[in-house]
Amino acid sequence: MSGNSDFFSDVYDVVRLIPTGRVCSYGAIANYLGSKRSSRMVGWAMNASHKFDDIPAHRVVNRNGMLTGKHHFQQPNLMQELLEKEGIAIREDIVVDFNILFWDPLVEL
DNA sequence: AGCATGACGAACA
DNA sequence: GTGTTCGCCATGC
Repeated sequence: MSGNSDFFSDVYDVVRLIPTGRVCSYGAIANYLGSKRSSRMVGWAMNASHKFDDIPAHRVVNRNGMLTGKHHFQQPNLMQELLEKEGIAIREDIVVDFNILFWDPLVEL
């Protein structure tokens, strides 16, 4: 990997475009990039996003709105705090009104 | 080369 | 509506 693979860069690019107070899913990003079946690779890309400080990874959850990646943050509760700070309510590690706050790059972009 | 794992998702029972 | 299984694709052992 010479610096960044195009796939990773594309993932970060999309994540950066997620508006404040909105959330997106791994599958939606993968679908937007043309690889609907590569949602796991999106998660893998996010795992490497810790090296960058401009990736709002907390706005990416799974298709159920669950904060599956919370344990990968500096602090397990950081993800929830960041979301609540943006006005997003979290209950039992799940985004309340996920269907309303969901931001689909296929539609919005 | 084969097997296990993972920040997922869809299909199936 | 809940629990289980399979498919994807890259990484690590």
